[in-house]
Order: sequence, then structure tokens, then C-alpha cells
Amino acid sequence: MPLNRERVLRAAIELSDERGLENLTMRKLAEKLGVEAMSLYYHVSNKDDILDGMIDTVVGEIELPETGADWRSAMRRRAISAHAVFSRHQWAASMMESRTNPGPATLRYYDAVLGSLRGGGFSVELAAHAFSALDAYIYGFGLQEMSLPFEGEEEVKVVAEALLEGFPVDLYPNLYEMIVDHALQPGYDYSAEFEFGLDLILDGFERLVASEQVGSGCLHGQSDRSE
Amino acid sequence: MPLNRERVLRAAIELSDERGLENLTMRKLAEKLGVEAMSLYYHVSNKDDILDGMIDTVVGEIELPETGADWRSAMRRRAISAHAVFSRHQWAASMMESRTNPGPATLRYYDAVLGSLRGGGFSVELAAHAFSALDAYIYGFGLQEMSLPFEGEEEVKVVAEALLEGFPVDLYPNLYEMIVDHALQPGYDYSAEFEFGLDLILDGFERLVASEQVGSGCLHGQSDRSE
DNA sequence: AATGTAACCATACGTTGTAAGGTTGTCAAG
DNA sequence: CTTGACAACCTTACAACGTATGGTTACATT
Repeated sequence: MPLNRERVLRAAIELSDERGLENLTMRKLAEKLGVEAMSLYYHVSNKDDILDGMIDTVVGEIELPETGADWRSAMRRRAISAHAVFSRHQWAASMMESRTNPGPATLRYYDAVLGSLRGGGFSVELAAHAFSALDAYIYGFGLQEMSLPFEGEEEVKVVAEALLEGFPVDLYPNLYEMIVDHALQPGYDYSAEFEFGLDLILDGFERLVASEQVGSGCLHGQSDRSE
Repeated sequence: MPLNRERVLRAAIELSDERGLENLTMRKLAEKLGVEAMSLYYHVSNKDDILDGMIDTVVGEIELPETGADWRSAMRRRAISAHAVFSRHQWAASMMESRTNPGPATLRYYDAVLGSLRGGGFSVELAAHAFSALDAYIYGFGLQEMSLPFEGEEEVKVVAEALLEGFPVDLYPNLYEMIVDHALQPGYDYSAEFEFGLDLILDGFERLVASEQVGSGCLHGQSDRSE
């Protein structure tokens, strides 16, 4: 069976999942496909094209917000789905930066998210705010999670305890407290953290749509005017 | 004057600011310093060391939360400062991922943030939530901003109009609406978007500290239990 | 004058993305 | 049955990358 763009992209994603983005090279990718490096250029135009294609494929894995559902549970589901996708493909969040031309799946995804918000009663402006805030949080959380030197509940303790050896407690007392009194406590699960912030943001927008529909222009309760 | 680690890092940051992270190579960095590539290895142990050092230097530019101020305005200031730093050094947000060992400035920064929250009445748990949510938002927003194909109010219109040439309106109606009715409107300024989401998150935590101090265990007002 | 060390350089190796051109296999037209 | 076109893959080559190895200076100390 001949190679094609899709198989190249799938192999690239697999390779990045297994061995990290830095191991995604044209030669290793070709080897995985039983082919020489230059053969790939028959199916993709260059490596950037592969990266763009990978992103779009991965974004395509995100559950689109159901059109019927209320905006809040739709946004919640898609955010959790996006977060799951980003932790399945750890390299993806960090790649969002450089890739500047969105593919069809990405456009479709963005459009569906905006549609769900607009359908839920968001004005164009408020939809833009919600889109921006939610996506920033989702990407940012994925990024943060990836930069953690551990995965899973067990590893936290090993790493944290190793870190505390020779830790300058007096210099960073609050960090110390956080590690000892929180991260090292039994039952600590960082991945649960995602939904906390997510719900907080959703709560905020729920209040805003409500007040928008009532017609009140007062957006923030008590925002202080520093700066 | 002999080279030293600090001058190397400063030059690396300058070079990345001016020409992007992908142009930061040992040879170009050395050339900028009037030196050969291998000379750099006398002052830094390798390129990863440079990247770690760059991050720590940049994090050091972030305004620390004042110890006296109330937590909200302190967090607001430091978030805005962090955002400003990330837009001065566009490469920084995207680098947070891979660099996994924080330097002294980063530890100091984290500690100060946690200290401000704890001092403001946050429990350890709530401080962890706030820290995680705010940082995810800050990083994520920086990432998003960087992936935009434009900068400034003028460029938005040029890019958006070019994009709309041959845009499949029927496929992405909500995206179309967003571009035409929002992004292309006079006075649109994406950078103002940051503070909107920031204030929304701060509002959320303000409510939570209040209810925590009263002793109510009810964290979210009306979070639906989908999933 | 001899020695040590800090600071820098030249050369070289393996790896990267990819340009340029070559080699097959398949298949319709003559 | 040959020919030629095209798709699919390969070989070779090159410039640029990070960096290991091993100089070469310049100067302070003795």
C-alpha cells in the first residue's frame, strides 16, 4: 500500500506521543514508515507542513460542543475534551505558538465553539471574551501540566521529596508549605485542578450572560482600578 | 572586558527578542558577542543551560507582588506585569514547557505569589487553586497572543481582510461574524482582552476567599454536574 | 624565567532539513 | 510489444546545527 499524507501525519503523531517532539525528525519518521526520508516529501511539502497537519489532526480529536445543549455544559465538555487531548498529545500545547495558519479542523472547532456561545445568548463581544479566556486557560493549563517533572499521584511524592533534600526552606517558606502541606498530602491529584479553574471561569461568564440579558452594563463586581 | 554568564544570557535574550527563538544558535550568539561559538561553553554548560538561564532572567523581570498590598491588587499587578514581560519576550511563553528546572528567580517569584495569597487569607488549598488558574491563564494568553498573525490595531485589519478573500463563509458563519462584526470594528484592541479574563478570574477567587472565611463549604454557585 | 590558570579558538563529528536529480513500477497510447 | 508518461520512492549532497576534543594565547603569581 502506498504512503499518503494521512499515514505520514498519523505516524508523526505516534512518534511524538511516544518519544517526544524533539525526536520527530524526517529520518526517524521515514524509518517508522519503512521508507527513506526524502520519500516523505512526495506526500508533504516540508516539515512545517507536517507540524501544521499534526495540530489540525489533534484539534480534530477534540469533542465539538453539541449544538443542542446549553452553552455551559457544552463548553465544559469541550474544555475537558480539549484538556484530555492535550494530555494524550503532550507536545501539542507547546506547538500552538509557532503554527500560525489553522487547518480546516481548527477552523471548524473555533466556529463550533463560537456558535455554541452565540446560541447560548452571548453577544459577539462577550463570546470573544469567553473564547479568549477559556482557550487561554486550556492551553496554559496544558503547558503547565507538561512542564511538571512528574505524572500521576505516586511520582509527585518521589519528586517532591527529592526536591526537599537541601531545600532552602527559609528562602521559600510559602513554596515549602505548599509542597509539604498540600502536594505531599495523600489524595492530592493535580489533574483535578483543571476542572476547578474551568468551573470558576464558567461561573464568571454565567453571571455575565445573565446580566447582559437583563441589560445591565455593569460587568465586574468590584474590580479595583490599580494601573 | 571578558565575557561572563550574564552577558551571554543578556545577548541570548536580545537575539531572541529581535529575531526569534529559532535564530538563537550558538554560532549567531557568539557572533553577536564578537567571539567564536565554542567560547560560550566556558561560561555556560550547554544550550539548555542558556535556555534555563534566559527563562529565569525573564521571570526575574516580573514585578513581584507587594507584600503590604491586598492580595487582589497585588495579583492584578503581577499578572499584568507578567503579561507585559511575555509580550516583550514573545519566545518565553512557549519555552515554559520544556524547561523543567526552575531557577532562583522563578522560585522566588512563585514563593512571593503564594505568600501574597496566603497573606490575603487564602487557605493552602485555595492558594494552590488560584496559583494554578492564574498562571495557566497568563501563560496561555501569552501563547495565544504569540500565535496571532498580527500585532497592533492596524495589522489586524490587513490580515483579516486578506483572510476573508475566498473565505468559506457558509462553512464558518460564526467565525465570519466574529471577524467582521468584532475584530474589524474600529477601536478593537486584542491586548485589552487580557485584563477582562484576568478580572473575571480574580472576581471568582474574591468570592471564594470570602465564603471560605465565613466558613461555608459551598465553592461553586451553580456548577452543573455534567459528567 | 617558570608555572598555572582563565579565556578564547580551530577542527571535527554526527545529526538535522531539504535541494537536485536518479531509479523503479504501472499503465495507457501508439 | 514498444514507448512514454507519470507516480512513488531512493541516493547523494549541502549548509547549518550542538558540542567533544584539544589547542592557543594572555596574564598573575611565584
